[in-house]
Amino acid sequence: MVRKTKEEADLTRRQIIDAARRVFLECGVSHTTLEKIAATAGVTRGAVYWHFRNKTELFFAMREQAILPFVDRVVFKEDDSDPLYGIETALREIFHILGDQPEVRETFEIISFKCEYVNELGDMMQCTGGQLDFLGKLTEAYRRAEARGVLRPGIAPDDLAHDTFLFVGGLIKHWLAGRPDERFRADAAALIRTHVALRRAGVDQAGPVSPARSSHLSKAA
Amino acid sequence: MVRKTKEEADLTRRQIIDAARRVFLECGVSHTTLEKIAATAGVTRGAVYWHFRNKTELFFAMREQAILPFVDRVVFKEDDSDPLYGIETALREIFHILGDQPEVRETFEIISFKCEYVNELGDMMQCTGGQLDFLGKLTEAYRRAEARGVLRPGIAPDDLAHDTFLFVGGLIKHWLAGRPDERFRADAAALIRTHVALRRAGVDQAGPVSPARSSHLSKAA
DNA sequence: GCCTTTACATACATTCGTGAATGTATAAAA
DNA sequence: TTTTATACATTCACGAATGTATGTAAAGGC
Repeated sequence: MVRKTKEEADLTRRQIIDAARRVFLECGVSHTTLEKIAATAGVTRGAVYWHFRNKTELFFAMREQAILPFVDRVVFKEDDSDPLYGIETALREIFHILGDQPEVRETFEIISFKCEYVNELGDMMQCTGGQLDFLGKLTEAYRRAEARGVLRPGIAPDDLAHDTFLFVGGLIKHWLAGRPDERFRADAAALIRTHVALRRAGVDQAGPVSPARSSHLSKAA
Repeated sequence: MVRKTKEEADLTRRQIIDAARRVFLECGVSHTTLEKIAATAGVTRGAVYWHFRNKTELFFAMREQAILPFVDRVVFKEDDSDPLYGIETALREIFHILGDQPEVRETFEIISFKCEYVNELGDMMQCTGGQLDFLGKLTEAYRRAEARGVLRPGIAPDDLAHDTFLFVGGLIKHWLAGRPDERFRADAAALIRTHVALRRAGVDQAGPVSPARSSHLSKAA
């Protein structure tokens, strides 16, 4: 068929990735055939093989696209007087991204539920570099919170970071799944607030989480 | 071939399930063929089709076996003077089971990482009945803890239960994956202790979690 | 002792998916 | 302007997996 310009070829490539995402989501990665992807994208398998060596490479290309928004948008402010609020903000941003960008959400759904981690993908079972990075950022943020004295005493920042890391992973998963009882989807922000409030010194309320936060020493029944 | 007795037939059935678990774990459910399972079990595909209608039914049979130990062994004592300790005990029991029984561990690994949730399995993405049950039990336990006054005030038991539910789910997943930095595997008990300690009233230590637990009102730097 | 059912094995038909080979028309380089 | 590399489409050869149909020998009831 007609030879395309570079721009058109690049568009075709993106369309193939988009099609792959849709078919992966519907059929699961294993049961997805390149023929289905090609048909969905409005091309033939030949085109797919032109742009990607095989299904795995296509999968990684799709994954790559979805990870980018997070490195940009999920940040822990280092100069904040209340690092705990910074943590809360960062966590909420994760779900803003998932809510705003359907492609990202769908890709995460695929990664979480529509993919089997064997052979080349076996390594992905373990935490990826990005996840370990996130864990490290959390740990640093909790250390800053401890130094600021806003942290509940007696528990190591490192342990808190791990606890939060597990919390976030679980929340993403259940947020994506969309149930049970919809709480995880509907009340993600509230669950995050509760989670962070548990770490605050002198807390007696899940209370306000705005920068104007509760005093450290209030203590009530 | 020779007709077997009922006992021998039942043994064959179990061997097929065992074989399925091994092959599922290695190849992923989708890429597992009934031929591989049959060969691993030392029978032919005919035998597999005799005992199970198809791969899905075999998968559910395997899954069923692995869930049983939890309903037996993960219990929240209702008459405990410290329901928080009961919660901690229950959570730890989960990982005892996973550590003790390789078949259970392997099955959970399959469910978590080697399976795509599409079509008939699509419903499994959501929380299963057992999981919702677990969430309910957690909520009740936290309510009892609140009534006993051992719970940190200001946070709803329901929210605590959800937070713990996410924590456990995440910990299971990372415990199974075996990394990052092995902390999740090696220090599961410590992470559970920390998690529960965060909920304790008047806490200043992650401190002792034995039945001789810290007093409610101690407060130190 | 016969008959039926059980517990498999074997064989077959069909479909599906892959990768590669080949064709082809044009954009871009020379 | 000619050439060449690009961006695909089309076709083919092959294996692999599935479900079913059929074979068979012994268990177990009568």
